[in-house]
Amino acid sequence: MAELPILQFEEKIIDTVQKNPVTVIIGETGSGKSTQLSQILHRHRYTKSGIIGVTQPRRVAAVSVARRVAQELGVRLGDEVGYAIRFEDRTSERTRIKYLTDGVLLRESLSNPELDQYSVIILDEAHERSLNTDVLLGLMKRLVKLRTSSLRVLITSATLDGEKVSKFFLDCPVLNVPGKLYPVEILYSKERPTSYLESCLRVAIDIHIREPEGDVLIFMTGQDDIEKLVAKLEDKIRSLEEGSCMDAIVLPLHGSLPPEMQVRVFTPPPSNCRRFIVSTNIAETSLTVDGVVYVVDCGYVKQRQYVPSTGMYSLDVVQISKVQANQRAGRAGRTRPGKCYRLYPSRVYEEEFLDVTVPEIQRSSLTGSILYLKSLDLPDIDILKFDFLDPPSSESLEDALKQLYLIDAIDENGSITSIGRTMADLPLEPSLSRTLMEANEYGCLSQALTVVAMLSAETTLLPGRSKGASKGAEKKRKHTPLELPDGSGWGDHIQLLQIFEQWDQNGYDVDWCKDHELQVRGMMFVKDVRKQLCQIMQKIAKGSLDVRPKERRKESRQDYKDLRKALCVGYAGQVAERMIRHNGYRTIGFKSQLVQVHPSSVVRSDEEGMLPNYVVYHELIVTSHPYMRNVCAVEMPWVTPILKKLEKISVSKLSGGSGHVGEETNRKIVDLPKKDMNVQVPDDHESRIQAAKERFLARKSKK
DNA sequence: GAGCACTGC
Repeated sequence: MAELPILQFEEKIIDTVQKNPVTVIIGETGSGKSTQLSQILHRHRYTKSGIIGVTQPRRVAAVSVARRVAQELGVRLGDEVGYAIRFEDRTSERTRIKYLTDGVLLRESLSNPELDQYSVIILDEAHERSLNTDVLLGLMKRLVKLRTSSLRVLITSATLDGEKVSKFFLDCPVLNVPGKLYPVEILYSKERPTSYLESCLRVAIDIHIREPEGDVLIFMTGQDDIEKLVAKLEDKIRSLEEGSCMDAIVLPLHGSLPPEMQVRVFTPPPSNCRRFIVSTNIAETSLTVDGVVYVVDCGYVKQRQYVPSTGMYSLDVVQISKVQANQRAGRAGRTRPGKCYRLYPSRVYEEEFLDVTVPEIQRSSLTGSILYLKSLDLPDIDILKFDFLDPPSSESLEDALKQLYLIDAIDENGSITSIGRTMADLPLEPSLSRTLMEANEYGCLSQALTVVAMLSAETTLLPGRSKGASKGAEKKRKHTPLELPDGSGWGDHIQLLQIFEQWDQNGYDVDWCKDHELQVRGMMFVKDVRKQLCQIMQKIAKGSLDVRPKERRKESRQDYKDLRKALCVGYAGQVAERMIRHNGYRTIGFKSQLVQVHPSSVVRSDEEGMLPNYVVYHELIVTSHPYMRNVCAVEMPWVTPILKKLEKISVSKLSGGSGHVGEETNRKIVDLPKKDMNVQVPDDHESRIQAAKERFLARKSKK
């Protein structure tokens, strides 16, 4: 094995770690930090007093790095070296080096807040700034204070971010470890292209004609553009041939491609053939393609962001950060010197690009993270003042508090309730945890378990929703897919339930999935999630909760009333009311929004063409319009208590904190120029109630 | 009649 750069720094690293509770390691790609840091510390007896835990943002990384380290140490995976990811714990009593996803470490700290089995915790790839890593960074800062001499924390990061992380940890030392990348020549465009699709095409063809062999990796923003560019490239290359240049294959690469299409990038091309891989940012970190010598970087990425003031998500094309641009360029220098063509001027890179990607914590709903932190019961920490590396906005924090209050996870003073504690034990969004608990009360837990498990895999499940397989496969398909259940008109959650139930009745048959154009892997995942949730519910129960895994309904005609009622409780912050005269909706909550049911929904309109008066929705996503995705019909009497609760809510009380540090907290919150939230109960609510009654009576008399 | 980048418990 060739000497990894990091090994030359072994003494320096050990010396620094011995003297400092926290150390930041700047390790470029190929430095060997992921596999070597743990082994270096192991050699210096840091595994005598506890386990070395290394977190990774992705499951595959945790598994593959653990496998490598076990191999290098000549031990069996699961013995001295192991890993833990969701559904899979390959560790034993003997395990001293443990690779795990940051999500798993967070779960562990729920039952053991001091994490005292660990002597060292290494947060790897911290520069990616995943939501979980950011929460962990805050927890580590507190933990090193509590366990002054018994815990060592190492954080690996990127060049542009190191100083900031160091400052966060009270100016802890920063060590630079060079990488083993070959030089990559950066070539900038003179100006920004008017059409980056055309520009990509031109550059790619240029490389093909002028440059020696080596694959080309092109970064685009999304599936649509990728498909267009792939088609154009293929056309152009076909028109070029005549032996003027070598053969070429063009491969698309993005998340909604079926796995068998994704792995095509791992088969090396035939000789004298150049590959063009047109990819989303999946090839930036998640997948490493060998053989790439040229990178074309459009400078953009598609990013999902949450707007707390409206509760809506939007998916926007935004400029990448310098860290991302460098990461992309680095993909060209893995096997030999490469070139990176940036389709923007150097001035744009220098002046417009942010140093680091906006961390996820500033782009997501914080409901889950805040509930998690509240459930830790940290006596010395007030959640609203929790020390984040990049604190989220107070607006976002307040939004999370309101949402949690509406689903009974915290009380009006902001303290966690017993319901909230139970919810935090479930690896789900709070709305779904709450649904499960309520469903248990109504005796429809089994159905609810299925629905929430299906929702957690939903994007990789249904045909049409992920159009990956549809377009090309459409023509080739021999028989039309069998019909899926339609939710009986009640909406998408019910459809998801019915789909799983049918699969269950067909003995979890793989061919059944294929016949219905459902992704087998996705359905298997659902089964796993459901099983895991079942087990957790059983554990939580201890007699107090009623877990009945397989209750069967006697009546053949079902209105799923209990289940829909449970969903209404869980989605209390995500209710919408239909307009009187048309099928548009208005969200009920802090800030009313005009929205529509997503066209992919199976929720049905009545004989007069009207959709249900009230629905709950899983999320609001802004594309061409604001849409509610995954809706379920609910009934007015279930909504009324939510409206009452909304009227009572007071944000300054909710922010009051846990009581331990109440006064100080209150002062801080009151200082901020904000008023109690602006609750908008629809002004025509009363008349709507009347109208609904009339419609109900009218329908009854028809029958 | 619209369209979802990527992760994770």
